[in-house]
Amino acid sequence: MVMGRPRSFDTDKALDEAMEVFWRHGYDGASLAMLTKAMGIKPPSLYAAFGSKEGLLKAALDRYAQRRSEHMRFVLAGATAHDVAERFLSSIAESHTDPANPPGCLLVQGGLACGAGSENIPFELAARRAQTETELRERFIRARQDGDLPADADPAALARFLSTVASGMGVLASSGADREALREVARVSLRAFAKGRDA
Amino acid sequence: MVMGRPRSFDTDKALDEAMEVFWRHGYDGASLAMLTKAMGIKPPSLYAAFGSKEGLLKAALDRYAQRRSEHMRFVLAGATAHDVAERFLSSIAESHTDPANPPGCLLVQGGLACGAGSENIPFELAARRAQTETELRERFIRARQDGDLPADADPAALARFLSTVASGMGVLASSGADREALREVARVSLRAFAKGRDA
DNA sequence: TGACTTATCTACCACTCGATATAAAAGTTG
DNA sequence: CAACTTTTATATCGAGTGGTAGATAAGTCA
Repeated sequence: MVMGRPRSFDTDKALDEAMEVFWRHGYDGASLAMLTKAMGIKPPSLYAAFGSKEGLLKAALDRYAQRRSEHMRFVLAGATAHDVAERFLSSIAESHTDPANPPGCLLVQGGLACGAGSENIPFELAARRAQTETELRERFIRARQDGDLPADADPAALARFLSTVASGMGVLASSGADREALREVARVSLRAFAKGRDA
Repeated sequence: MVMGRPRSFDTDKALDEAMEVFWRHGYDGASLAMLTKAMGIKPPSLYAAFGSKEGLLKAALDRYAQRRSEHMRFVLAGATAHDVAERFLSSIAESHTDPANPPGCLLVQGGLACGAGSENIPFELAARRAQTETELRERFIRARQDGDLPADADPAALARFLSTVASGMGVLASSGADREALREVARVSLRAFAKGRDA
């Protein structure tokens, strides 16, 4: 056991609350007052545990990535490239309209543009979005090796397309679109992966 | 002629500068200090001319819409649905990576999520994004009437798809993607509009 | 028990936020 | 010219910002 007074709040629960605030209001729009109230702690506890507002965001992003990693494992386990794309877009349609969370994607809502003193937040979010694209690209490279995608297919372009549609669906969901609307976008997007085409 | 001391700055030029600040930093991230410095005026002049920070944003959005309306006129004049989609996505790829402006789309960068006191900004931006989708939908309805789209095509779904890809391209561009990357996304997206398919 | 370590709370820091009161400046009109 | 109207700059408002100092509370260890 470690010495000293034990922490009186659950770090993960607090992070979930912080995540929701960042998700709903963005980094700049999330004030310390909002965050501490949602987390049920006072500023000194927040700073002792996470170092800074930016540190809190990064911890929340880590937790967000952890949550989504199981979804991605399922997505990447699809048998074919078309299967992977279908699983990916369906998963996005569901998660971005999950009533348990704010609408949209934390990696988009969190802050595409920030004010002075938060200039690196958009980079941080972009880097995390890029990771999903990388996972898809590598899966599609493998699909081409397997002969599942034709030799002249462009795995990078396909991955970027899916990642872009996912971001767009985040924007769409954040403006109030319902789940069926996102599913419809997913359905149309999938045509770019139709069997027998040059992808 | 009107009485009183004449305005010493050009309203449209000032709006262009304000637009750039909102574009780069978002509504919450754009402080009055940034805005007044970029516009070359002092706060009282800003408030006399635009009423409030929100009023300034709306004026900048009006100007943004005006700029893009000519592009949309060209887009909607495409001969076929496929033509319209191609023109639309190409236009987006160019404009979202135009070095004369901040990367991405003002209607996305401006603020998907805002803090307390700015809750209506995301709605305002969403309403303006929706207008483009409406224009595309109406064009595709006409295309179906003309027999250009098959009878079982879904103009609303196609328009929403394009609008979603455009938002996604805005996110992509804002994270530093170059013009060729956006063109590639446009190219893949167009497969959903391939001739002879159910769209 | 009492020394030690860590967390928590109250209160507050310097600063920035959006917005404005006031008065001087710059023009038109008689 | 003087009367009038509008815009300008200076200086500042109260509220809220992210962040912290100092004291106290709550646990472990000897």
